[in-house]
Parts: sequence; structure tokens; C-alpha cells
Amino acid sequence: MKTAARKFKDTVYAELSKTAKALGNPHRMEIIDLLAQGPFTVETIARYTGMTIANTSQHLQVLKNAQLVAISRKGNYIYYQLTGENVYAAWTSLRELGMAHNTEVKKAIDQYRKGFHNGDAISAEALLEKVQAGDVIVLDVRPEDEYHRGHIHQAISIPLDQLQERIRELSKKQEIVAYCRGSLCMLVEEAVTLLTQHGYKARKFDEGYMDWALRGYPTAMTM
Amino acid sequence: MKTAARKFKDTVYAELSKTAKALGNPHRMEIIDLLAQGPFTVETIARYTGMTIANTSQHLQVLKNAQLVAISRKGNYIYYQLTGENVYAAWTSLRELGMAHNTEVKKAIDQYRKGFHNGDAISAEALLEKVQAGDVIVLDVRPEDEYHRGHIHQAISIPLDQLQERIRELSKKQEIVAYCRGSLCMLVEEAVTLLTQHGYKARKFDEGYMDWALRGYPTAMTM
DNA sequence: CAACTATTCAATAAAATTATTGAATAGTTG
DNA sequence: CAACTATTCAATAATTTTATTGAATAGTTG
Repeated sequence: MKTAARKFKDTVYAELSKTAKALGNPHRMEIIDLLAQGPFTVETIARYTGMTIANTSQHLQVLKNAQLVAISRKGNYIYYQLTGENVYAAWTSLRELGMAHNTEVKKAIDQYRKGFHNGDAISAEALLEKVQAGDVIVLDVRPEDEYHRGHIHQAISIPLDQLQERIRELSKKQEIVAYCRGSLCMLVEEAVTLLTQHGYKARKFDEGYMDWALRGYPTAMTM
Repeated sequence: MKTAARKFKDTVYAELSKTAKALGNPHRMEIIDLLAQGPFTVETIARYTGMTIANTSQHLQVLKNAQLVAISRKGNYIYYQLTGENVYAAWTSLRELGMAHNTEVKKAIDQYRKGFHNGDAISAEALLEKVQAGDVIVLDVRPEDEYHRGHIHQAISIPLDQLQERIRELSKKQEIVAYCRGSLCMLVEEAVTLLTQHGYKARKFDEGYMDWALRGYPTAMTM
């Protein structure tokens, strides 16, 4: 026979574990990571994560049932977004836990970074100083819509896939610091490599837009 | 064909999700919650969670593989403990996320609390003031070994299962504030009910020992 | 070093999760 | 309101997770 206390615990832990369970899948982790940038349609999410639309939709249902994402409709499209800051907070603490304790993660990141031979990254504090002194070009290499939703103050936007053709918009004289979404976003590595190859003085930002914003450092948005 | 970037993401998210997956089970959540109090043996964990020893052991293996717990041996027993503060931090942010977004959790907690008719709880700040003014008896109702490992400064220990027989050690004149492990620990509700029934002026603390300690409020340990 | 004991392992069956396919649906737009 | 389209659903098979049982193991203790 179960005591009332035992029954209570069973329900509470069962319910709480649903949240963790919803996060406990690679695809859904990537979706949360993406949605931290803002709302996206099912189609876009599917494209980014390399899943089929149907499969993406199913994973989104799981996240929705766990109250981690919510929908809003615009025209023919349904946009999925995180239900709150604490969703990103939880995902961050899980990510940091994983990155601290899981050697495979560290190894994968190190190895991937090593593929590019980009010098050292610049820290948020150092970048802030440079931005305030005005002696740096801050380059946002994320897709354009993500830039519009919010970017580092005075950053200019050249999405990675346009960088090759638009590279001449940049000056070879000034130092360029590129950034993207966060510590797992590797667009910035490709960008810095490309810039360096073309003779630009380019470095990468240590963290990403989200971390910058959460520190309360100056940001801006278009429209 | 998968790009290098895609492969990188697949590995990273797969690895990161292992951590979340390890947390995504009711029993393992309860184990983490318990281990936040300190190291325990397999047998003790099994007793607390109402599982068989073998099953407990298997769940502990899962947590160990995810690097969330580690073992240390003392005599014939193996003690399991959390591998670091960030494990508790992640569990906390998941719990808070769940409690904020999951109505079932709220409902279960409210309903269980309603079973006891214990007035309002006292907040950490208010309790701190009373402790410093010295006009309150702080009562730790957790098992004795947990008390010894760390407790609220000047708290006295009467584990819940001894409270009935030792109740006369307390004064009916002074206000008593009882506490236990954390927001999910309901020992304190039973304690306050028992005390009130016997004519003591008893209230419960809003949060638990862990939250008190994490605020940096005064604690003490025996031995 | 033999006996003991806390813990783990291995095997199994039941239950849950996942990706895929193709059809169904709901909601908008002209 | 008919046509369209983004999204969801339903069914299925493959995989993974879980609890149970009883045996095996490793490590301590006298």
C-alpha cells in the first residue's frame, strides 16, 4: 500500500520528469537552441535541423505538450516559439552541465574548431570595450531575419552565405569581430576563415548573441 | 550526404541530450533530489524511493554514465553523490521550469498541502531576521544524518519519526519554525500539523535547507 | 583466506519512443 | 466559397527504455 506522501512524490516527479524528457532528445535540443533566436515556422525548423516536416511537427508537438513552446499564427504559417525565458535558462544549464561533464562534447567542439585555424576568440568584456571605443567592425553572420530581431549594438549584417560575394563591403584596415548565435553556433568559424583567407583582420567572438544580450550589453533591433 | 557542420551538430546535440535523458525519468529525478542532501548508499536510496535494490542500482548506473553522480566507498557500502553543484543547479532550473509551466505539478502540490491545514509559510528573509533576533525555535525535521551534514544556524534536530515521542523537548511559549529539504519535501507539513495539534505555535519555512544554504544564509554542521 | 554482504550484472518481457509514409485537416486567400 | 497549402495525424515497424528476477561479483571483515 502506498502512503499519501509516496503518491504525492510519484505524481510530482512523474510530471517534472516530463519536462526533462521533452528536452532529452537531440532533435528537440536543437529545436530549443534554434527557437532561442526567435519564432520560426515548422518548415524552417525542419530545414535547419535536417528533419522531414512530419517528423519535425511531431517533435514540436512533444515540446508543446510539455509547455516548452507555443504557437502563433501569421498568414498561412504557424510560428513556434519558446514559452519563456526560463526555457532557455533550463536549456542553458543543461548545456553547461553537459559541456562541463561530458568529454565527448568537449572533444567534438575542439576538433571541429581545430578544422579552422582561427586565432583566439575575443571575450565579451573585451568586445564591449572595443565597441564603445568604436575601433572595431562587429559582423553578424546569422541569417538576416535573426539579425533584425536583435543584434549587438552597431553590428552590421552579412549572413554567412552572402559573405563571399559581399566581402568587399568590409574594410581591410579595421579589425573585424564576427559572431553568431551562441557557443554551439559554428557559422562564425567559417566566416573568420573566409575573411582571413582574403586578407582581412578577422577574429571571432567568444560567445554569441544570446549570451551578449543576457549580460545586458547593448543591443539593437531593426524595424 | 552530410556536411561537416551537420555531423558536428549531430554529435553535440546527441551528447548533450544524454544528460537531459538521464534526468528525464521520475525515479532518477527523485534520486538527484535526494542526493542534493549529500551522499547515500544504494540501499538507503532504494528505501527512500520505494524501488528494489536492483532497479535502484540500474538507475544509478545511468546517472553515473551521464556523469551526474559519482561513487565513493566506505566500509562495505558504496556512497553515491552528485558530481558537482551544477548538477543541482540544472535540476533546480528544470524543477522551476516544470513548476512554472506544468499545471499538474502545481495542482498536486496545492492539493497535498491542503490536506494539512497549516497556516502560511514564513519566507527566508523573515526567518533570517527572527533567527538573528533569537526569538524563534528553528526545527529541522529531516533524518538526523542530514542534519549533521549541514543545517540552518541554531536549528535543533528532531527527525519527523521521533517528533511524537520527543515533542516535550520543545517549548509551547516560543514560536517554532520547522523546515526540511526543499520545496518538494513534505515532512515539514506533517511536523507542523502534529505540533499544532499538540498546542505548539508552529509554522513552516517556505523553502528548504538547500535553498537557505544557496542564499548564503548562516548554516552550521556537526562533527 | 574464508565467509559475508552490498552492489552489480544478465536475461527477459513489457512499455515507450522514434522515423517514415501517405492521407487528413484546418485555416487562409483570392 | 473553392482552391490551396502549411501543418498535423494515423499507422507501422524498428529501436530504446524500464522493471523484475535471480545469479554473479568484488571487496571487506573477522
